[in-house]
Parts: sequence; C-alpha cells; structure tokens
Amino acid sequence: MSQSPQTAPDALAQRLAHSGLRSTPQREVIYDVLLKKRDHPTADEVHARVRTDLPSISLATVYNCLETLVQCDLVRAVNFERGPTRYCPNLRPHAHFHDEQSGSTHDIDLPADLLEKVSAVLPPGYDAKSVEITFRGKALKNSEHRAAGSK
Amino acid sequence: MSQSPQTAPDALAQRLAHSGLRSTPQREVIYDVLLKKRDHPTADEVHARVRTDLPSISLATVYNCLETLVQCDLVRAVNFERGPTRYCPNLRPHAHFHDEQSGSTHDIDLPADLLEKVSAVLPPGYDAKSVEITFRGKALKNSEHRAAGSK
DNA sequence: TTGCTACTTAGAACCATTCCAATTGCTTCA
DNA sequence: TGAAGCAATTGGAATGGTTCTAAGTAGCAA
Ligand SMILES: [Mn+2]
Ligand SMILES: [Mn+2]
Ligand SMILES: [Zn+2]
Ligand SMILES: [Zn+2]
Repeated sequence: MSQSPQTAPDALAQRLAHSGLRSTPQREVIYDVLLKKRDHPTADEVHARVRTDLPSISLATVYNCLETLVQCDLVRAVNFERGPTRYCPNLRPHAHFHDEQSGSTHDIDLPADLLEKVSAVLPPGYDAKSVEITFRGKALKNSEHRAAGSK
Repeated sequence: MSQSPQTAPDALAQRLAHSGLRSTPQREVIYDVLLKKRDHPTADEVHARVRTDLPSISLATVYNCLETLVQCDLVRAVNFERGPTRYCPNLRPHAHFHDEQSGSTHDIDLPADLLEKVSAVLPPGYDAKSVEITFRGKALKNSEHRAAGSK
C-alpha cells in the first residue's frame, strides 16, 4: 500500500483517474487556466491562454480536454443563443447573467430554495434532471468589477 | 376613413405594418405553420412544412421571415445547447422543457410571481431585460400528448 | 409608365465544432 | 529493457446551421 514517491494527486488527477483517464499536461494547464480567470472563456480563448504555457497545443486538443473536464463534472459548458460555448469551473448552483453591452458573463449564485420553487412549476409527468437560468441585460461597472473575481 | 375593400388585416399584417414591413405570402404561411403545430420546429422543419403551400420557397427566405417574426415579437427563438434554433409562437411567459429521450420541447407556463422571485436573486447593479428558464430531463408519455397541443 | 424600395432567391461564405487518420506517449508485462 | 497495446494529441478535412451576397421579382408611389 506504499504510494509512489510523487506528490499526492490533485483534485483534477483524482477525478480523471476515477473515470479511468490520465492526467496530462494539456488537461492540467487547461483546467488551471479556467480556474485562474473565471470569465467564461470560449474554446478559442482558452486555446490562446493555454498557449503561453504550451505553445504547441492544438485547438482540437483544447476541445477534447474541455469535453473531458465537462464529463468529469469539473467544468460546466455554458451556451447563450448560438454563440460559441463558454466554460465555467464554478460548481455551485448558479445562473448566468449576460451583459449585452460588454458581452461578458457573470455568475449569479442561486439559493437552493429558489431552485426548488422553480422546479415546482413543472406539471406531474415532468422529471427534470437539470434547470438552467439565464439573464440578459445590463450590468453596472462596479458589478463587473466585483464579478471579475481576481481579487 | 373608408377602408379598402379588402378584409381587415390580421394580427400579423398589423404587426408588420406597424414596423413598416409588408405582409407577404411567405411571411403569412410561415406564421400559420408555427401557429398550427406548436412543437418548436427548426428552420429546416418550418421550410419543409411551408413547402406544401409554397413549393418554391427558399430556406434563406424561411430564415429571413422567421427573423422578421422574431423582431415583430410574434415569435420567440429558442436555443438549447448549440442545437439548431427553434421557433415558438407562445407569447406567454414560459419556460422550456427538453425531453432528452425524444428530443421534443414542451412549454411550461410560468406564474408571474415566480419570475419575480427569480429576478430577485440578482444583486444590485444587475438590470435584467429578460430571464430564460430551461429544464432538461424526461417527460412521461401522457405529458407529451398533452403538450403536443393539437387538440 | 417609371422609378423606388422591399422582398425573395440560389448559392457562396462563415465559423464553431467534430471527425479522421496518423503520430506520439504512457503503461504493462514478458 | 522492449514490444505491445491503448490513451491522448495533432493538423487538417468535413460538417452543419446560419448569414451574406448579388441578382432577380414584385408591390407601391409619383
Ligand atoms: Mn468556442
Ligand atoms: Mn434551424
Ligand atoms: Zn458560471
Ligand atoms: Zn415555447
């Protein structure tokens, strides 16, 4: 039962192993990039950011890795009106607010009781596995600052 | 103030006129098709249905007309996870339930007070112009029958 | 009629994403 | 240690819904 001399595997490595998948530099850097700047980047934006660490990573790999992270429930794919898919490492129940002016996307935490009330509108016979709530409108500057989250 | 000898303009013609647009056979038939079978068809599906009346209508025109109807607030464009846009003539406040099994989309009416509660989760500084609520899961057969809405 | 503009049309272009076939890289285990 | 086997990455082609473009058609005003 002795461990290998390497450091203990991080959350990512553990989740991957749990699904029979390997931890790779590409997967790790992509996940780090998502955690570091939580502004719901597109695959292209992730690609650009990851390239500072892995200059030769391909866009296909970025798509593959993002898909893997979504499968492992470490990341949520977020869509808004046929725009490119965005990626979000916030695992708490939350809604998304799309600022029409700036195109930015903000997390809105949702209390559990609200989700219950929302699901309660479903007539009998409807069994929802997930609910998604999306706002569209205008966010004031200071809200943007607060939501940028780099503090 | 005498009207022309034609019949009074229907809701569609009036809305179009209000926006300085013309009522055309293509726009009318497309809107009729949406009203007749409210199953959230894609542009392709609308195209196929409209062709029974207008065999030579182009897909580009279907897209153009659907866009026009959306602009006039007669139809809502509904998106789900990068799938093709679907079109919905239900103007009441409602959510959408996507049945993963069948791929069908059902309207879920929303009481006004729920929409208020949902919007109330927005922190100060967020001004939402619209809220969208989407469920994903499994709907039982009898629900599907009820929601098909042809009766 | 003539002109003006709105509307429709076929097909090209667009673009995010997926697919494909080839390569590279771990990991076993002889 | 090394061959096999499988996982993962890669560049480029293909996909598919949608939008664009340029040309034609049609209603309307003067
Ligand atoms: Mn993308
Ligand atoms: Mn479509
Ligand atoms: Zn988020
Ligand atoms: Zn609907």
